[in-house]
Amino acid sequence: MVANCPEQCDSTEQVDQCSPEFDGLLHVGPTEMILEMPACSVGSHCEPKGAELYDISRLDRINTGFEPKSSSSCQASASVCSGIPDDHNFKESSSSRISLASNQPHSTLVDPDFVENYFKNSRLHFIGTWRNRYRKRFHSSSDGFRDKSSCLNASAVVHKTAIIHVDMDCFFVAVVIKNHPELQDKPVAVCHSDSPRGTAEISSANYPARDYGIKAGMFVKDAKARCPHLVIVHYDFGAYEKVADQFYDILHKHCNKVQAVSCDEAFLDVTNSRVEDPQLLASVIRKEILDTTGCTASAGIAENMLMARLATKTAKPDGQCYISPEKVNDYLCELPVRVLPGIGHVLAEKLKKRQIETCGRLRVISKESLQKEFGVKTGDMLWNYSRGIDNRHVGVIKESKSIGAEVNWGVRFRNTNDTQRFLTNLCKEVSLRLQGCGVLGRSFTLKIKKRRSDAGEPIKYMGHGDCENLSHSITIPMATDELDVLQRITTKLFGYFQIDVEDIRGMGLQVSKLENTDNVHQRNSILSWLVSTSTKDREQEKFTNHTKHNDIVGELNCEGDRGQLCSNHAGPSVRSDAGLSAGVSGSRQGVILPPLHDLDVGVIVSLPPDVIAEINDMYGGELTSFISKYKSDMNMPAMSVDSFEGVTAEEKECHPSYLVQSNKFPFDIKYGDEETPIRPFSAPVSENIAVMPSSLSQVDHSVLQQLPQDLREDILEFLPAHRRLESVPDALLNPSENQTGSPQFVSTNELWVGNPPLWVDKFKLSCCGMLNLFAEMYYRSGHTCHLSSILQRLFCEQRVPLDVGTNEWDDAVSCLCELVKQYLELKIQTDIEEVYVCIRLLRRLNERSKLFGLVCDSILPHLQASFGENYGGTLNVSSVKD
DNA sequence: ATCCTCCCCTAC
DNA sequence: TAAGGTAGGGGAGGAT
Ligand SMILES: Nc1ccn([C@H]2C[C@H](O)[C@@H](COP(=O)(O)OP(=O)(O)OP(=O)(O)O)O2)c(=O)n1
Ligand SMILES: [Mg+2]
Ligand SMILES: [Mg+2]
Repeated sequence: MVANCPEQCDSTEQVDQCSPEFDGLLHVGPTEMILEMPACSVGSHCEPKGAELYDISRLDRINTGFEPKSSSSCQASASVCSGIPDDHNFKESSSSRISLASNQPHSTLVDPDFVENYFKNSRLHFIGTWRNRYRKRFHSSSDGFRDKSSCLNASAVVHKTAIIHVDMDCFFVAVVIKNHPELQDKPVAVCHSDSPRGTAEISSANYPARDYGIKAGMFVKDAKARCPHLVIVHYDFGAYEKVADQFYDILHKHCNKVQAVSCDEAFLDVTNSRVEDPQLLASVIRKEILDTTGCTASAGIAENMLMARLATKTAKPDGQCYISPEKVNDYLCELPVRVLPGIGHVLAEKLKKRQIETCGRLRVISKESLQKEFGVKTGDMLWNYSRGIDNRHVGVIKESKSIGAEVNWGVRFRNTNDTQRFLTNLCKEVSLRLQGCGVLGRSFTLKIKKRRSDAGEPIKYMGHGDCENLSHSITIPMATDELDVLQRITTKLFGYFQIDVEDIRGMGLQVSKLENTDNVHQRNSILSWLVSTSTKDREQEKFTNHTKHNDIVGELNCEGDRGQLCSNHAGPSVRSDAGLSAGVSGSRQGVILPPLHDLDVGVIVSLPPDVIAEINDMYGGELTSFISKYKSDMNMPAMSVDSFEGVTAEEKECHPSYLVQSNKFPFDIKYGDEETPIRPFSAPVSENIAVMPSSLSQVDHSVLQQLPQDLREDILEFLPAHRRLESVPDALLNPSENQTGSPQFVSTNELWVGNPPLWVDKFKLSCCGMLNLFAEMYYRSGHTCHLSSILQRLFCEQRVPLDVGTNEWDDAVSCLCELVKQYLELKIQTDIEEVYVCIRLLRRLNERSKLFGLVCDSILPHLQASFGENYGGTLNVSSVKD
């Protein structure tokens, strides 16, 4: 039927066997299938050509861990290499890096670079991260299918869908032994250990080994028990990567609809292929894979992805199989349900309990019944799959929704130093992966495997054994990929766990709510919030009119609004309804420094030398002399914001300071009543939220006096640098004195009166203080900014977690801390001193919030009193079996 | 209904 | 001795 492939494969002969006869179900075995292969082609021309071939780490920082040297490391233990002649070039990359000195040489207790070394040697890490490397390597070519090239003969006939599924045979073994013909017929497996008592896992076993019942995932001791002469070979991740690349190069060459499944497996939609016969195409592809890689692949051909995948199983090893539509029913009838993709041991077990072990039996159950029992989608899947129905389409890999790293092996800790070091390394890994993928994340989940109280040392060496799975998560307002932010977050999250570190058997950090790095500055920077009045008004409308806020995100910020942000005449910091037109000038690139004479020398000189130096640089070195001049004059510049000098009446009337002064400041906001208090951050978004005291100077002194000594000292430390607060220290230092020389605006805001528990005050101080500082900062920055609109953004976009179960204090601080970070990124030098003060205060407060886990004991009762036993809602406990 | 969050399950 | 990761699908249950 098929004589020749059109192109380079004229040696292909497998033809006849491939015709869809024989009841439409064809299994072409190796002997029939394989063409005469020059003996040398298996062994000779696919040698690793050099180290650079292994350097997959350059593709992407994701692959930390598969660098050339380690990737093919054949470790020192001679016995492990038993199957391989010593003089063979295979061991050129051998290196012995393992110290056998210690008690537990492969635990977090001993190795400071444990995470890195672990990932270098983890097969699951390799296959788990492969997809991202593929994404990167074939990004341009797989970015949507190009139909034109695939439809060369589409004008003629509308073909029936034809799917090919290709999968390499015993991939990890095949790649390693491809140059060792003497091993081809022996039972061979890839494993870290060759010990007959070892608990290392078999990664892949070749087909001779499978005859002994050896399977991937099995302990090597069990494999050896079944087959004592089983040959164990080492991993060679660099070689796997290289063969996978060759594999996909070939697939892409023959088909433009390729869906990668894994490093050794893909679906092809060959409906519109130039090659009319999918079976011929499959054989051509398989031959080319063998010629190029020296490894065999099997293929399944069918009308849909499900049947193609099942056909591959039948085809293996080194064969191909076509399942015609007529044969689908017969094929499935006796097929164990467990074989269907998507049915794992849990689902299979549930079905078995209902006497359902084959697809034929499954078909008897009604769809409704299946959906009721297993859920709508799963029920649908079971019903369809048992009939060979699969409506999925071959498609490109979608952009990733989450990125994470975890280690559940070799994890043993003695103290929090150990855990901190480990978490830092985990953060490093995750940060690099985020950067490698060009994304930032907003949601972070820390997972911990905790040894069950009744579980002893695991059977598996350095394994996790029987564990509870615990997790906490948090969402921050500003997406990040930065190591230090990640560390703060993980430290905080870790604090939520109440756990004896010695019980920890594994930890992982997962990041979701990913945003593209390229788009983030446009979308999320503070700059983007300082949009022109007209845009802002439009958005305000949206916020009030829409109940679904998320829709708005994408529409924010026309490019035209950017770069027209800054105003030298500030509008009010706090007023949600002000329709002030902002004079606008300046842009992110061209930040205009305030004139030297606008700087408050009193503030400047109170800054640390390095910051002064920095500002001095900004002014081309003129600042120093300016300061000297002022010092000699002994006349401080009088330009105070609060004096409202040189400010238009309109602006003045909007300024919070003025509003307070003239008793127009709406202090009467209430956060619920006494019986049902509403926390500030969970209060409904309204103007009131923005109506806070306009600066820390409004804080009621009696409240300040209540604060713990160390917190007061912190505040004191910052006060001198802030003009508005210059008069406060006296009151703080002399709490008994009445408030002469008190700040300009002493609040009667009820938020600050009364005598609530101390932690509440700290919380309020941090929230209100930060908001106030922000209001002030914006005012001084010369930007028009409606604080309420910022807050609305934060709340409406749900960038601040409002759920009970997260610590509001932490949330407020981390939220605002991120804001300040963004603010700093803008490098608005106008207000560097305020920013500096904010940063330091935030940092201190944030450090406190990190302590949450430690002070948990004192706070928890309050939280529980407020929120009931549900507090800790983010603490999720579930179980995992060994 | 449709969303979101916190899990478990699955595949390689 | 030994490297039990990774990411998407989807169910349960609550909020809207
Ligand atoms: N539990 C597992 C499953 C797979 N793998 C690795 C080794 C395999 O070689 C590779 C590909 O997985 P396959 O399921 O395709 O298995 P093989 O290619 O080894 O065998 P087969 O011929 O059945 O495809 O992934 C692994 O390390 N551990
Ligand atoms: Mg395979
Ligand atoms: Mg596979």
